Amino acid sequence: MSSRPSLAQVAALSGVSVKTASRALSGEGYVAVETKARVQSAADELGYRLNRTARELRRGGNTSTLVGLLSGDLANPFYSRLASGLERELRMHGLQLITASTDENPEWERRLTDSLLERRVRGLVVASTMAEHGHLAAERRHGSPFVFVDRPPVDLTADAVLLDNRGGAKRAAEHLLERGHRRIGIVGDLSRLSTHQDRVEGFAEAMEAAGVADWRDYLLEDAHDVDKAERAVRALLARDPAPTALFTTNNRITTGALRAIGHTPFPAAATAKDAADKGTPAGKGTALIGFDELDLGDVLGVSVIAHDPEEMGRHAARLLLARLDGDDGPARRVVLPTRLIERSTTAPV
Amino acid sequence: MSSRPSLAQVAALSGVSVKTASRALSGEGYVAVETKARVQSAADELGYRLNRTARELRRGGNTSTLVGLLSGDLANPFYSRLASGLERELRMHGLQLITASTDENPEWERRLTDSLLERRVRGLVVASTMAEHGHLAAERRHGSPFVFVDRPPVDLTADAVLLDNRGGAKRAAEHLLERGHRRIGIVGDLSRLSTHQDRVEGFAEAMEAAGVADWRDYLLEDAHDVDKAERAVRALLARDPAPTALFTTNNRITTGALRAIGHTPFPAAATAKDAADKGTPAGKGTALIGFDELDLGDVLGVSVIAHDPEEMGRHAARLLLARLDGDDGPARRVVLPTRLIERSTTAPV
DNA sequence: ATGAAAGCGCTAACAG
DNA sequence: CTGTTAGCGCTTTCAT
Repeated sequence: MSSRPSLAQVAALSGVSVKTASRALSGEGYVAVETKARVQSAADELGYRLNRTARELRRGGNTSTLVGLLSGDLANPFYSRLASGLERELRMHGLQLITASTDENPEWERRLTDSLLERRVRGLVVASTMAEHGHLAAERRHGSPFVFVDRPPVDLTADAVLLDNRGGAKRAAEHLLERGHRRIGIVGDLSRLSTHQDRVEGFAEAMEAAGVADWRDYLLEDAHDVDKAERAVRALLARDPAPTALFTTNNRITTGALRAIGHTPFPAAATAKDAADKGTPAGKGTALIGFDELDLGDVLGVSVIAHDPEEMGRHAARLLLARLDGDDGPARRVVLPTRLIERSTTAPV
Repeated sequence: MSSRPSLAQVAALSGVSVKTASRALSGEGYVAVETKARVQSAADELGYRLNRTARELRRGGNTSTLVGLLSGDLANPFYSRLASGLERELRMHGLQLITASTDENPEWERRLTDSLLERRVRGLVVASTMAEHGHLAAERRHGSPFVFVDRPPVDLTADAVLLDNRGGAKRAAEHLLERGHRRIGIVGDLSRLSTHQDRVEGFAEAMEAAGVADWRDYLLEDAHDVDKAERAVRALLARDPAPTALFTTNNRITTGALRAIGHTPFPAAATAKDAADKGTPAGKGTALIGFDELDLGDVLGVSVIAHDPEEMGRHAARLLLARLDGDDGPARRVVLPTRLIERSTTAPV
């Protein structure tokens, strides 16, 4: 548990100055091959390893290779896929990702943001759970680019990569309406989140255009985890009259809904060919469409409004990289499309 | 885009020495309340933010609050749930997680490990894809604790949190054998991974104990992604005679298998009560059991050998924290249990 | 209660 | 090609 060797020790062992050792190891050049070899072997012998934080300190503010990501919880596939896409793209440019989960707690988010900024991250990607972001205005002036993902900044202009929540939700509602449904239950996440509000709005737009004025009677909100969602769906289905269809506004809620309405055993299917033949429609069960694709959505036959979280991460990385590259144009806002995938849970009756 | 204010600037603005400013802001004490307030307001005015890396440099080696995680790919729920459990536990102790994905590429892993060590992470949690780890021996002497997760260290003694792969796979095979199956296909991940090998071994043990000598005829390996797995399963089912059951050795392979054999539409189920009544057995389709729980495994009715990735992360955190706390006892090895969850894909005929 | 000086490990700037 | 000096932003002495 001896402490780590410094460059000075390597220099001493190889009988050169610290600067020469530095040059030899960082490949700066202008070092005799023979000297370089001597320094290298001394470094190996001591188990020397560059102290990157010291280097960054000396080189000045903007040399860190760290990018921070603030998101809800990595266990949610939406966030982990976002993180995956982001990390992959950053890595191609020599940057590393440091993640922090807020659990949708604004207080935690604030604290974690501070912590990442103290670490002098090169930039910050944030799926924010806070109501406003004015406090970050000062940071931007000090040169830390922010990219907002999934949810837009409030009281702050900054780059953002968002989803077409409103359009996607509207499409979901229209799809159910086309199938003849009128009593459509809608179960949503935390009501304070803009994504939730946008999805409800899009839904409302379609419902009202179709002349369904009392859609709010079947709206349930703040179902933030799978269990709450399952209970909410059960409650909704126990109403009289019960809804004939459901729109669940994110992956966890859809999962909860499937537990409530769809806990059916795996149907027998001897081979792939057999399976293909079994394309029976959903019949008269409760129809369902969810926002967000699910891992086994295709196997289960769940209709969804799909989009690509990895792509969102890649886009965020690209916006950030452009800023780091000196782009000081106006804030950009990228809105990623969603697409309806019709599967058996909304098959025509 | 002005550069960040330093403590010296805060000190200058408030008319005190750098050290006093430091004391005031870091809450060290021994500062007049009035002075402290003055420094604080100067800091606010300038938008001062502590440079944590400078602090850590001055305070000496072991003060970083960063812990590194090396894993395959965050998009895989196994890794993201591991990361989630790990991060949550670390956060409770003031530590932050920095993640790096290796994509199961040993060369990348080596490079990323170096990078994390250069950043002077406090410790490293690694789901390694490398064949041996002797090169890390030197690091441990310099005081960087390693915790191996999912896969054990080779040529190195270090703490590890592993799964009972052998026992779980054996249980899976026994379960299928109990259901009367003899021709059981087994589809595995990269053959060089120890987890894969252990699972095949456990499977083999049960098969041979049951007198099925030619089980290897139905073994397919290196199905590392969902598409490859799907093709492998199709190939297996096209054999003559075809296997009557499948054991898929991880979550991605199980997903591929479900796509190959189970692409059946969602069955109609009006209410939860209805659904409960529909408990028909799997019938004469190909039976299936997978290693790793799936997100919608219960809804789909897929039998699995389940375990808890989050718990693995928490355990890893605890081992690491103990080391950071000075524990220098012998290397610990925690083996987490698996459990069989019987669902409809292996229901009795 | 406050300050001056030194130094963490490294590299930029300027010699030679 | 190599070395010296200075300093990144902070905190640890050690004074006062």
